Amino acid sequence: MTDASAPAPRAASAPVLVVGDDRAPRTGGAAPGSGPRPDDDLLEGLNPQQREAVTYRGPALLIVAGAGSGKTSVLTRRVASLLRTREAWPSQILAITFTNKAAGEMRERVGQLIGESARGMWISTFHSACVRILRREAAQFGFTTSFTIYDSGDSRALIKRLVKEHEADAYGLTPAATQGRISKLKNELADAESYARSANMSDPAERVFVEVFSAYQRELQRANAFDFDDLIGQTVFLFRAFPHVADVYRRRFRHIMVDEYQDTNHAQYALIHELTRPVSSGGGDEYADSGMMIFDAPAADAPEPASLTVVGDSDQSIYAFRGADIRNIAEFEKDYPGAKVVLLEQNYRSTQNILSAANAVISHNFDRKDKKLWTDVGAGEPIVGFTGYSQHDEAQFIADEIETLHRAGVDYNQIAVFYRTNSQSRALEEIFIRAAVPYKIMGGTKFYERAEIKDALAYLVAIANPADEMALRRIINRPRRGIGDVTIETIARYAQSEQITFRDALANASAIGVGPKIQQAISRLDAVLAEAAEIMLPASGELAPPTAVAEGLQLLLNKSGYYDALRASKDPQDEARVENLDELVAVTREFARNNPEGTLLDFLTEVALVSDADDLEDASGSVSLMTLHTAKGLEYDAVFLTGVEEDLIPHRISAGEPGGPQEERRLFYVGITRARKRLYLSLAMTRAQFGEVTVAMPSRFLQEIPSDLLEWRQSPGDVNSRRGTQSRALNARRPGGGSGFGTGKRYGDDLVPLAKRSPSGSGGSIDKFANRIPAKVRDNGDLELAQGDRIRHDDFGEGRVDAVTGEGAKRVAHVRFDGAGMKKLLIKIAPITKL
DNA sequence: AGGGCCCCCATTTTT
DNA sequence: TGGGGGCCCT
Repeated sequence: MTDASAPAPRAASAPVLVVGDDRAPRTGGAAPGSGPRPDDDLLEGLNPQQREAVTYRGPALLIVAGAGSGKTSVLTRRVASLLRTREAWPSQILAITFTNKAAGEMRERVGQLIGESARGMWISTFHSACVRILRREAAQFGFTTSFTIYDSGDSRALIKRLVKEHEADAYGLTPAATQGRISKLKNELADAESYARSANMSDPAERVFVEVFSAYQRELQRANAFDFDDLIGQTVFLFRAFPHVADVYRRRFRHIMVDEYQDTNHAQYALIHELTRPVSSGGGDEYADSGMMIFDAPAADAPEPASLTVVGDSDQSIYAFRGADIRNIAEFEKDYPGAKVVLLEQNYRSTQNILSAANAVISHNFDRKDKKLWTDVGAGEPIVGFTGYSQHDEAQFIADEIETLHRAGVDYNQIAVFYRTNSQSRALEEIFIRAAVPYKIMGGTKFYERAEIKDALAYLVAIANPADEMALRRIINRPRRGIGDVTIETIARYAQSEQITFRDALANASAIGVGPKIQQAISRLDAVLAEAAEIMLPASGELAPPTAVAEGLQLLLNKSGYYDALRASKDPQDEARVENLDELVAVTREFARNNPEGTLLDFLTEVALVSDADDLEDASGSVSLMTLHTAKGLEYDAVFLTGVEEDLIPHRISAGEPGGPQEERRLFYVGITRARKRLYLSLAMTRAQFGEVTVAMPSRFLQEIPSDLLEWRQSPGDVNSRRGTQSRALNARRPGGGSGFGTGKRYGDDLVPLAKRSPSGSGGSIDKFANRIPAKVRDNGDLELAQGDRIRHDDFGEGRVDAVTGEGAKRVAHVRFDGAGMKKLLIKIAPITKL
């Protein structure tokens, strides 16, 4: 591959956009009649639409990429093609994704296609790209290059303090609500001032909110910090306020690509818009001559605006609740007149049955461009439906089915279970543990949100950005040094009166006006911070060695007494905290290996911007459990979509929100389209929530699936009829796969989907599966079982042990039950007795 | 300053 | 049902 690639253009050579006029679209296929293109091999195996998406050249291109239509492949080949044909230098390409994981994948795949010549591209998230820009330009507007980034926890802590100071809670402003409103406004590029102009300022609650908002912004600036929303918003502000700065980037980025465009919010949209505007200043601008010209991009005079490629699927827009604006993609052609649109509808992931179900469901959303996924791999298995009596019954069915699949040769890590809300995972876990189904919950781990990790990072921030008072306040009494709120305020007042920073105040402990014991504690902290700073940011001006961050962190944790305090504690959790901190130290080492030039600031940036959700596919050998939102972008051979009930999906809260039910339908659609070969839709008739059992109704989405695609192992009708209720109404008719639904009609008996009753139902009597799972996991101690033993199980009745595998607490009995078939049971906790 | 108790509340989440 | 936050008591 690499050999075939064109040599990277030499930096000295003239910066030419090689293949003809880049405004003249060269459409379609494989360059008819003009001999082999240098990117021919990149088009191999692509369908005509995909080829077009790779080869089209013009100012604006929208690739409407249905689920599983090979979007990533197209995008990476498009980038590779631009480089291979020498239409662009790597440095002229900016590719934006939403997650670091997606960015990493893309970088890797482009690298595979064209090798080293891919270096120098910006492939990053919106936030990382903005950080890079802001670091270079921060000095333009009152920040320094060593600014830090507040995550949502940091910003909530700050807002909480401000809400308290302004007594805003008296007006019903909770920290969470305030944070939400501020974030929303920032996503709309509003600031406190502009909001105040449009708000009803005679309302005291509004006035207080505006006060808190502007105080928050002041504090951020004072701390030399940006929150997540600011990273985008302030970059837009920068571009608008300083056109000559924006021009630098407009000249540099000739080709901009944005993935998951349907998820962009207004600020992100505006950012892209700024970057694709014509260069405003004429030739040789003073900015470039002032020694600030950091790019190797050639300074051609007034080049064309950058060409923009966006990829997305409005049917997969599921993040409106956090500001994503579907109009950005829906109105792309209006925003960029003359834009080319390419539709990718051929699906390379799922069977036709699954796609037909997905198409049918999503077609109930009005106001959408029609798009139908299709495949040539054939119908495949029917979709399987199951209705449990309870969530545990539902979970048991899933566990059984997973075992059946596994025995049939499906890897556990090719199986996923989705749910709408996190709380639904509990019942699944309980059953999976008992059934010895190996599983992993995805997206739940929040390593960087643990208190001890945040503390450790606050120590680092305190050194990297001494202006960040929040970080100092966080660590000043951790471990306990006897410095309480009163002392902190005393220090703050002293700092203010002396016109110095909080950090510098710590160096004058004796002058602050606190007792000798506290003075000593402050001085000791000051000394530790100074010592660590000398390691990580040597005052002598020399470069810190790559290991400096790791060393500095260890020094901080040791000499601050943080480690000691945890080790001395008798709280058993503190042991785990030490381990977590060790893990963090390991992360810094890893960082040093990967980034020999990496500074403390680089490390902190990476940590702030890179979540641990990025190692999503670490589930080797386990079934993956996750929310539907987390599932986006992933695919599995077998998918279980659980809790398909009214009030869950669509979620009850969505009913009141404009566009809510439609977004829920898209969420359901996303879930369906994750499945390659097998799809299971399951629900329960009763569900225990908030401590009480409620009766659940089948989701309206179920009946949007044509009945011939769905084979019920146990339909809602079966379950109800055994209870002797509703059976008539249920069996009376089957609503057609139908049209004209989607009004906010309430469900009722007439919406309960019907079922083809399959005789092979796994259920026996109601009592067998009634909600019998005890809250506590039992413990059989070291119950010994051997092949041939007869046992009795609370749910499954009697059976014979076929085999015992595993060791210790993880011993698993493979039992053939007389009534319930083969099961795997974790001997330690299964509700079994030896007979 | 810290521990314990009580009350309230309860989608989805990346950066 | 369960977790987190706030308040009160020691």
